[in-house]
Amino acid sequence: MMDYKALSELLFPHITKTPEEIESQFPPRNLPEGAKVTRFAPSPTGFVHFGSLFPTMVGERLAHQSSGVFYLRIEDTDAKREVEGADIDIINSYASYGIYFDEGITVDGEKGDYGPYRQSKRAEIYQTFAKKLVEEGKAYPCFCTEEELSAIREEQEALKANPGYYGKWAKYRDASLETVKEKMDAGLPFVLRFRSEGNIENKIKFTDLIKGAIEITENDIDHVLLKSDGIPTYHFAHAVDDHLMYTTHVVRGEEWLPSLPFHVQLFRALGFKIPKYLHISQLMKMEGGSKKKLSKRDLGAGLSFYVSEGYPAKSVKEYVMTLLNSNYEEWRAANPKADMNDFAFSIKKMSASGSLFDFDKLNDISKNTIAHMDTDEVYAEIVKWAKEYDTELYSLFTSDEEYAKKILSIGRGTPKPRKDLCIWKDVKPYVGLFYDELFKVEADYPDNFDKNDIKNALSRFVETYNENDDANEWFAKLKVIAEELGFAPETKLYKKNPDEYKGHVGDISMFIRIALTGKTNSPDMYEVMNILGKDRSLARINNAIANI
RNA sequence: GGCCCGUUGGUCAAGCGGUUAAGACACCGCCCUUUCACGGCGGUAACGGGGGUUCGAUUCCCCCACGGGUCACCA
Repeated sequence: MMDYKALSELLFPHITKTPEEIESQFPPRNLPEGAKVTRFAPSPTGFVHFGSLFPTMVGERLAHQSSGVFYLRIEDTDAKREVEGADIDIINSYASYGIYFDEGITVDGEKGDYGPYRQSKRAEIYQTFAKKLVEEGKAYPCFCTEEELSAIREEQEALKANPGYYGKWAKYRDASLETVKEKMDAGLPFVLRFRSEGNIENKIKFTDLIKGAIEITENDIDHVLLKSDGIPTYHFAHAVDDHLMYTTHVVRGEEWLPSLPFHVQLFRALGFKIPKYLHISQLMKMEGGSKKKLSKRDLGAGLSFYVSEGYPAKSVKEYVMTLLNSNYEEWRAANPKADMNDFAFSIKKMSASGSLFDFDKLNDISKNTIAHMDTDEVYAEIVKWAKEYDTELYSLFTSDEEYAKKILSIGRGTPKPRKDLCIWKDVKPYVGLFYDELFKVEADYPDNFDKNDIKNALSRFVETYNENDDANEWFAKLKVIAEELGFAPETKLYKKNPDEYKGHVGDISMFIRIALTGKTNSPDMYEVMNILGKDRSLARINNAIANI
């Protein structure tokens, strides 16, 4: 019989605390009944993935909707992959999306009573629990080198055996105390492995809050708990941290589902209560006719893409919500102005299957989102975006705020607001006609009209223009001009007898529109002229006359 | 390959034993209209296949196919 106590002392002589002492440092959270504790636990590898918005938003909603706690834990257990400053980047990225953490890592340290929240600072805690596992015979050191491990794998492949470090392949599973001592004296590095009692003939039953009842084969692999540097793998850190931090609901991607049997095993071995799990399906994209995981190199994979394109954070969150809860869209249609957080988020309405990223849908949602913002909000958002991504637009908008807001007010606040803007990159082409610096004639006059008619129409318009006219009077004058030049004053008249007219009042409008805006499409011209003012409007038209 | 998850129109999806199988996006057509952006009306388009259970399966069970995930001292 192995002396596990001796082994644990041999392995962890520096660990003097007991798990109980650690536990006593972190008393249960004092939260109302039903409050959920969730976390976002990224590894700081330097790239905030769009897909991470899904579990994050779910965790945030679950916690804050139940008066619970949503915290940020940094899983920096892999020094090799760590990117400097990635944690700050994560915090800032989410902050720009209006997602804040109640506790955990912050830009200048951390807050909360359940830290440290950086796994690299928790080595002693993990090792304390690891020592206990060793003491109980549930974990053991393994001195296998990389070469030995790949030799095992090759042999397994040749024998068509399941790959992995388990059962008879687990070389150090039953190594004697003497052997361990010998290796350690020789200064050989070791990892700490879990001694799995699982059998792949058995299934464990489990309920995932999204997937429902699932049955998975037991784990029989002796997974690594502590790496040779004494830092835990994800699995071990997950068990220890989520236990000590009282996480009630673990929200993570479904790629973790296969390791669930191991996690269940680990929690049981440690005597921890198993949290509730939500494994959310992965976001996919269509490529070559089949679904693919949205990978790092894909357009739109990084959160920063949406920021630089000028998608309002609101739009992106709105889109994610429609994918996350199937009744969200319906709710939004009924409550176009309501705050997203007023929606009753429900786990039951989450889909078990993965969805495909759809730019068309995002764009549509973004148009609606922007259309329902008020002028001040749109202005503020544009300025914020332009400051970083379009300095020309920024200076134009900030040098005359009132003027910019007038432009943005066109059609805003009405029951059927215009939907010209989808992303902030659309702003410049849309507002260009209002700024002489940006104005350019992009459209040609239709060539089925006599140039003199066009000139005359423009001249007559300038002659008869009165800035005090209301919208009706303004348009009535166009009709008069139309008739004078032999154009139909009503489109319908023209359609009835196209041979009797050179064109119709709409054509006259188009001449003016092109002269005034340089484009064949624009918001309502009467409003455009009011914003531009009489002098600039007429100057443009006179200029156009001269150039025809 | 083993294990696991998933499968309703092009996409997101409602449905939870009996429905003319919702709705949204996209697409097409018509209407409204001085252009555009809206808005209104309409249209094309779906339960992967095979077995069961049942009076009756999109819905429950099994098998298969397909799609995805996972099998590291990465998370």
